Amino acid sequence: MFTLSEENYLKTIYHLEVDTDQGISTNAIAKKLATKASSVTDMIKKLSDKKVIVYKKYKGVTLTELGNKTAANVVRKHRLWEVFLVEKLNFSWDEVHDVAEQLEHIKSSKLINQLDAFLGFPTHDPHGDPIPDKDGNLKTIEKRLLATLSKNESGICIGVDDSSSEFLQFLDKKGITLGKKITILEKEEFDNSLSILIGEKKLSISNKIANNLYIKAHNGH
Amino acid sequence: MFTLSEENYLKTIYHLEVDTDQGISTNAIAKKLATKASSVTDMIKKLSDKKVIVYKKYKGVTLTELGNKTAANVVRKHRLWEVFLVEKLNFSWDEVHDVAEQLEHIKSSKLINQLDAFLGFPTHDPHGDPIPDKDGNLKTIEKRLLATLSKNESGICIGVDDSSSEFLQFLDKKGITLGKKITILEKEEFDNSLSILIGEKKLSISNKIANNLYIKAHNGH
DNA sequence: ATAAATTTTTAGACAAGTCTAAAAATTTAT
DNA sequence: ATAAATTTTTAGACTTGTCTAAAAATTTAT
Ligand SMILES: [Mn+2]
Ligand SMILES: [Mn+2]
Ligand SMILES: [Mn+2]
Ligand SMILES: [Mn+2]
Repeated sequence: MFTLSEENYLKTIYHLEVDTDQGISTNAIAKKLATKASSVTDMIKKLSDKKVIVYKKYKGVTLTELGNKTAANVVRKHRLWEVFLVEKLNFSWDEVHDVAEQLEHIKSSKLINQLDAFLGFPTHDPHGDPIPDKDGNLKTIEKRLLATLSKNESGICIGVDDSSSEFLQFLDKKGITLGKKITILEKEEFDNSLSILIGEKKLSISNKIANNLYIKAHNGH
Repeated sequence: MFTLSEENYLKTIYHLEVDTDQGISTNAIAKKLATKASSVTDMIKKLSDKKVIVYKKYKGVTLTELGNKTAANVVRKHRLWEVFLVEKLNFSWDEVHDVAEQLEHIKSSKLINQLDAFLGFPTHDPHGDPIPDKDGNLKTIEKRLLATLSKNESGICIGVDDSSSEFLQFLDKKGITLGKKITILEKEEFDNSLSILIGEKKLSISNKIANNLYIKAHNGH
């Protein structure tokens, strides 16, 4: 079994591995966890001893198969709880993260499997992130950042990259929610801002926003 | 805020206070928590500093108003989660305790209040124990141990004293569940065993069982 | 009232997880 | 190739919560 702290380190390494095929550096982990590099060094030893990561000096860490499965299970729990909070307890998508951070560490396989069933085996969490299955596998969907779409292209809004409550509340205010169809009306050269059509509404959004919204390619006419 | 460990101490003191009007001794706490008296002494200092208990040397501890409210809130969470597990996730009443021990420490008032609403504001947990309200108050119901009923008296089975999974599974096997009507057919003098009618069925149960089952007085004809 | 038994506290140690400050190793720049 | 900058590790300390063993205080028995 793993401690809460070990689980958080594993989850962090898991998330960092998505963006790279390199080993994950001590500093990268420290930064993500808002802790000190010296603390990470200590934990790397513990996790190596437990065979969940492999560490090559100065080359960073990699999750072993066991480590990946363990981390994926924490992520699975996190995302299932987020679905529960939104679907059953009327939380909004910007309120769920902190509570899920706690709930993800509850240990009971019956609990999580029954919860999965109770929720109807959801495939994605409220932010559009995929939910790993019992074995830690997740089906990746073809998604693109809104910023990569060209003029007149359209697609369905399926996720966010940044899921901070500030960003999510901003999207709420603009009326941008998952499932909505977005069409690029205009791309401004000088600041890369976009003029888009979402539902019936025309909106102007900055490049920063466009780089945090995921779109499912959609053969729009 | 209180740590997980502090919450467990408070909850223990809360439960022990039900049975007595004396202060709760260091040893009593140690026994209930399966820890050592010296550890309890340390924690008593911390909890006193935090103004949740009052300690009179060699006279034991008492919860302050704040301590009582804090402890009751942990119990409230424990029991609401137990209801959730049984009602929504198909746990049986003997499987819920250990998971609830973990869930009771999740910190989010929105979570617990929404859960309460989602469950339809239940008043009792799956073992018949009352659920404290937001302010820590609970309505006590008039209940008696089955062992105290006389011949021909009857009542409704509303709770258990011992909620170990062994005892609960035993009750399941005998077909004794909360809400059922029980009538005393016979009381044996020599071993205090009972012959009872539960539903349509006649059963013989030992005094030990009768001392762990709560009955709601019922003006049986 | 004194002795015996019990309860509680103290003293010192340990494990987990974290921190700061300094040293060592590695990588990058000149 | 050497120096500079960066990354990582070590050393030592601290906190929380726990433990054992011994000392001290209190209660109970004679
Ligand atoms: Mn976490
Ligand atoms: Mn999420
Ligand atoms: Mn607990
Ligand atoms: Mn219960």
